[in-house]
Amino acid sequence: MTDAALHIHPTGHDHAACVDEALETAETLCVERGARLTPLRRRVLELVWSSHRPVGAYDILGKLDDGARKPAPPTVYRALDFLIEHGLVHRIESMNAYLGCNHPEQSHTGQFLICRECGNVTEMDDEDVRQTLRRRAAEKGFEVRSQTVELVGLCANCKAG
Amino acid sequence: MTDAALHIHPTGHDHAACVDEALETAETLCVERGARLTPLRRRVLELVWSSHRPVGAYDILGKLDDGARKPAPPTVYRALDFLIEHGLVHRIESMNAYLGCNHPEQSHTGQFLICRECGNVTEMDDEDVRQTLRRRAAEKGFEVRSQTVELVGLCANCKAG
DNA sequence: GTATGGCCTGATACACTGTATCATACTACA
DNA sequence: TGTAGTATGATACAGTGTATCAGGCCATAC
Ligand SMILES: [Zn+2]
Ligand SMILES: [Zn+2]
Ligand SMILES: [Zn+2]
Ligand SMILES: [Zn+2]
Repeated sequence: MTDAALHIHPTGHDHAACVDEALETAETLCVERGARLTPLRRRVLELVWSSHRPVGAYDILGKLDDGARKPAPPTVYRALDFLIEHGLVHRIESMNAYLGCNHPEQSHTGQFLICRECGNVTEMDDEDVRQTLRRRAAEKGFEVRSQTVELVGLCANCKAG
Repeated sequence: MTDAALHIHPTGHDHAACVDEALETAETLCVERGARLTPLRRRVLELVWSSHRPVGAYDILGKLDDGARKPAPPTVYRALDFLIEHGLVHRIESMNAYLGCNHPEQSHTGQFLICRECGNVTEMDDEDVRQTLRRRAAEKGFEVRSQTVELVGLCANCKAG
């Protein structure tokens, strides 16, 4: 966490707490599931959580370079695959970027609110939306298995400011 | 249109009619708007419409190679940009691919039903869905400007078959 | 008719994103 | 310990998209 990253956060909140909580939840979850949150995966998760803006795989890759080791792309993508599989991270399709999930307990498909002003993305986990999509698609004979919903616009902060 | 392409179409319909209608609508629309549907752009639109499956930019690029001229990537991307700008083509974010729009008259953001079995994609233009998304996001203080909705599942054909 | 300016296309080079493959290291368990 | 399964390192490459400059086409103005 750099100071530079701090000021872009939605409400000037204590983002270190976000990160801590995310990492702890991840630990717990992985233990429960017998999944291995290795140091690398943990580090990647931490880097994804470095802000509330989606992070590119190659950004992560760059930050993994701690002088001695310079990981290669597959290293990051494999870690991301793991994290996504366990619901700890979401991929934002329209941005080719990755975002930490803040309620990974129950597997889910969220809806993402992408602010075009500040770049912050918040996840909306709305059952009404899910149902509506499923129902309307079903009326066309289509059985939905997974949903990608990404909305671009203005967040509350940026509307106010 | 090859025979090979025919059998993947949703209902064994006359796809040539789809293409003809799409091209004619595009012509009309561009005339109305004073936009120039050049031979290249028309050809790219035709190629996008070669099936009801999204087409990659480089697939189009390959098919533009008519022996003599071998266009470069920017040629295709510029044509696609034009077509997207005029609502004639949609980009499917989760597939990095492009799909012809079958009702480009009113500019819109559709919802896309992607069959994971046959690969066909149909566009659902549901105002209820749009409203629900806008409303639910607004309840979180978020003002929606554009929507990306891509649902993966099974189409009516593939469920039956 | 020529000139000017805007738009469209050609062409080269490059940036960004993601994967295939094989080798090595580590872990868990028998 | 031995062994199978998993995780990471490393190299190379595939797929997707863009920056930039040059040339060509067309319309309007002079
Ligand atoms: Zn935070
Ligand atoms: Zn914002
Ligand atoms: Zn058709
Ligand atoms: Zn299908």
